[in-house]
Amino acid sequence: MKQECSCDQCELKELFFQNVSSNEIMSLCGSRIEKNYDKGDYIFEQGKSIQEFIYLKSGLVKLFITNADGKEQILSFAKPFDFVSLLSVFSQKNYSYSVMAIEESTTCNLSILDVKKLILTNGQFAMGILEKMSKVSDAVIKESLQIRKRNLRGRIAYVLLHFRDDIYKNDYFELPVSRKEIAEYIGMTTENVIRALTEFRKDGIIKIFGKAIEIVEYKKLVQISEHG
Amino acid sequence: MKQECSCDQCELKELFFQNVSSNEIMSLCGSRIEKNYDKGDYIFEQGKSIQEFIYLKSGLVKLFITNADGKEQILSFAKPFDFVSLLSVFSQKNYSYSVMAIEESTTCNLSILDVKKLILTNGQFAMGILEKMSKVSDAVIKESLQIRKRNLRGRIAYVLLHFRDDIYKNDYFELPVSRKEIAEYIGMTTENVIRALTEFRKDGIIKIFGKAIEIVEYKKLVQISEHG
DNA sequence: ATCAGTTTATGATATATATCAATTTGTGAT
DNA sequence: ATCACAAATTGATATATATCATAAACTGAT
Repeated sequence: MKQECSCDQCELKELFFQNVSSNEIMSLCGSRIEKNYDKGDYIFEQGKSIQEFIYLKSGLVKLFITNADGKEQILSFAKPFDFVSLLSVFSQKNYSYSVMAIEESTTCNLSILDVKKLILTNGQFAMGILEKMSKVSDAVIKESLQIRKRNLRGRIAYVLLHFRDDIYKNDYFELPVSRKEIAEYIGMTTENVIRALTEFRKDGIIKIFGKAIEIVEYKKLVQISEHG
Repeated sequence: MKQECSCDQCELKELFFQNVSSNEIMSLCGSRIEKNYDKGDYIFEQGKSIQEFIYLKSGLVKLFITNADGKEQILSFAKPFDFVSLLSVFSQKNYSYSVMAIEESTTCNLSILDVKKLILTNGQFAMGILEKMSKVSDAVIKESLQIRKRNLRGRIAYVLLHFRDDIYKNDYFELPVSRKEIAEYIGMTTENVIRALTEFRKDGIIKIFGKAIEIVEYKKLVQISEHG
């Protein structure tokens, strides 16, 4: 009797394994591990050896680099379907950045060797990974340029819209990050992040309840994001 | 008698085609086109359809995005072995950035369809492309973070060292870009780029002869790059 | 050789952002 | 409930960078 593999039901299967046969999935399934993380847990840490191919099933994470002086620079926030460990997984022995859960998260981890084996033997799978990787790195690079061209207010507006449009799809949401982390993401100081948020609040563009944000004047926020 | 294919002698063959058989090379060779570009020529333009897989055989190019307001943001400078058209080639129909020669350059262009066919049938080749792509996008992302964490002087020092260490490997070199382009690369104004260069000159760290730069105090430049 | 346009350069000033200091609010551990 | 510590907030001030104006030097086309 054939062993049942839970990957058959994985909602990511269509995307990730669209071109992998049942047999191949069965073989991957053996080494597959699912892991749960609380807010604040490291999923992996900069400098550690890359052993697994990891993708995010649920939750929200931040990718960041820790500089020599201990300061953190946030590269990007990633949600499910954004393959967390994709960047540099095929070119480096060790992680060049860290990934931390900023909401309760679940990952599915495969042995990197198994994934490489599959790439070598299954062209469709290789092409799927290439496409995904191309998309992910493209997005990270574009995001960085988008942020760079804006001033403080524009950057804050951009970040709020990013959470509203891409992540929570709702005018009301809980910020999954501290003001300090927003600062690390947009490359400005914590104080100025707070000041910009306060300005938006005073102008009636948003409401603030601690970590919770309500976007009141969506169009104004878009305008600030686009024209400062 | 077997037709001779010039790819056999291509200096990039080892890197790029290390895992491609003679027969496969022969097949690619048919559609392969070599193109020459003068300084200032577009190699491809943002928005245009992606039809070719392009890599740089010789010369130097800049990758940049043109914003809605006509301003340019330079993503990166690429030299041979950095595959120019790698980013987004597998995930998008149209180029999301432009590439222009900033020195006389030669590219080798393959049909994107042929490359995709090869990925599907040759696992080793697919893996090679994945590794290369991983490296390239990693480098672009890291570069962007490196620049972001520095102030004006640090950014200029970083750029000068980039040209000196990675591109020309010589204390004396001709800047392949205008002051304005440096500004577009580091995200500051042209005037401030000029001012920083003038400061370095006055401090005896570099000599300036128009476009030519001589690095006199290499160690000081490294220090400025690292600690502002 | 000349002209027009761009690049480089410099100074004065305005503006944006960082830094420093002090206070309040929120949070987790005991 | 309390304590210790991190996060959020606000104000005053310093600093860095942008903007505006002007001019010299360079470049390409005629």
